[in-house]
Amino acid sequence: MNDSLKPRSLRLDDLLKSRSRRRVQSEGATKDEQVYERIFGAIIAHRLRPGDRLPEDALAETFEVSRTVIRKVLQRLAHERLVNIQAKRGAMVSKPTVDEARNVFAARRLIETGVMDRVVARLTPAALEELRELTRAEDKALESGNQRLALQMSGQFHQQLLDLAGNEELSTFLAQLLSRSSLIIAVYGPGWKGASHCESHTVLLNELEAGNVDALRQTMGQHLDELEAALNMDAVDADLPDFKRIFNGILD
Amino acid sequence: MNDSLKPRSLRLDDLLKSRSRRRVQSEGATKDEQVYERIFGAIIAHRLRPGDRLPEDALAETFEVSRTVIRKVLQRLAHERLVNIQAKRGAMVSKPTVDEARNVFAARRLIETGVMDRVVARLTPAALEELRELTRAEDKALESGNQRLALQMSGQFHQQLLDLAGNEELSTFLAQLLSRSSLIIAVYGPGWKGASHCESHTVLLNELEAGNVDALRQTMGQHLDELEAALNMDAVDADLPDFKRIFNGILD
DNA sequence: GATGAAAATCTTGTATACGGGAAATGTTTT
DNA sequence: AAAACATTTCCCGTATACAAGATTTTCATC
Repeated sequence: MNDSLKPRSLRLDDLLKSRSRRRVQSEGATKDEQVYERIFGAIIAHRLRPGDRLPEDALAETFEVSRTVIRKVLQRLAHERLVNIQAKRGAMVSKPTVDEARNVFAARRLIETGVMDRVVARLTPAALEELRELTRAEDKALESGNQRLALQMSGQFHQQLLDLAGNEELSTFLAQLLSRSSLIIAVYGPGWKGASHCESHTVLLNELEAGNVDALRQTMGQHLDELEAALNMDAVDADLPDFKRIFNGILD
Repeated sequence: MNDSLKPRSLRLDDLLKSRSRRRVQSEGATKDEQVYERIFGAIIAHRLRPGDRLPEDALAETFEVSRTVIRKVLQRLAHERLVNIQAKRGAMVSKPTVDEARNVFAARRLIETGVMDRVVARLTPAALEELRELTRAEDKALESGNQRLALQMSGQFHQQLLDLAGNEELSTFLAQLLSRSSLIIAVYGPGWKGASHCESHTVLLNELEAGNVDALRQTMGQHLDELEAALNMDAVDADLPDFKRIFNGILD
């Protein structure tokens, strides 16, 4: 395939679509695909927040399909860990625990630093330009105060960077980790500023162009560390107040 | 033999169960779980071979459940990439391509070598003994000519080794890669001898006990290279003859 | 005998009905 | 008034019916 030669359309629609287009199976324009896209998009964009319940009936009515379709979509989202299904109790948007969050970032560090040699080896000028375009878009989104969009562009950046490694399996896995990262940020990054990323991304691109694998690994690892550190995972995690800590004071 | 003396029950049932027990969601004893276990097991054990069709009606009749249940199971297997679903055309056991196979092994190398530091750091004597027990079981299976069982024990070995890293997300991903490895061997390893593994596994365990991370990474990478090299992926891959290569000769 | 079109058959996609478990509400009892 | 129990309601799990697409078979034609 010679995608590397043709300058791909870089409009916003395409950028966002291409991410959600990562499919598991049939590409047919079936109903469940459309419903999946809508719900997936709502979760990623934090319009559905972790803990929100997802009753089959209500969703079926909303999208004017039967529960059959909704169930299929929810099961898929559950497999991708964006939704949590409890038997006989229904589905809700997943609420990552602190451990889960740390594991996700650890996995990202391992993978995103580990494939840098392949990325450098397979990099094309066109791909580099595409990545630069993405950082520009992210930068613009940040300047205009559109945090949500900036976050999506950031995810897209990491995704396309890893796609360069040419390993479909790893790309799919990272896609899952990225969407879960979005959930994690929804929970642990309330007043989150994506300020430092864009610079990091630019640094990454410069090192990528220079072809310095070791520096890339170093920078990427640091970048992910910063991302994780910017979250406040000490915050209360559970639905209920943390009674243990509250009543471990003088009065008890 | 007297199993009662062993620290943990290490009977075959437990060893095999624990692998397939890796679940995505609810642990309830629902129907689809049972059906899933049966079909999953049949695929892993190569009783269902890549390319075999999986019609919903026939399966529903076999397991005495409705198509609803079968569909749910097939969708889950499809998400795990063990089954391929084509719209309006039904499901079949996945038939990994050569590229897919190489990607799976590349991903395994990255992960299984990458977490060795964590594994060494978190290793316990009990876990080490469990791993030794697994290699013994694998060895015994090989000696008695039970290739199929040996393969499962080998997978179990890799799984438990990685589980020591304590990263649930990576463990789940590896579980998927391991079951897909089984499919790959079904396609590209017809006269496959698992001879060299057990020794490799023993070497790994010795290095693990010594706590030498670098040596472990080296050995594990080599081990996976050997596994991949033992496959004959030059063999004809597609159902149809490779017309491109055939007609790229002088005559065309 | 081979080719192509039309019909029949098979299989999946979707909707809907019914049964059952869990939570919520209301009632009774202490 | 509070707690325990009964009932109601809501929602999910499963089965089944019908519609639609894909494949195979059949048949006419060259």
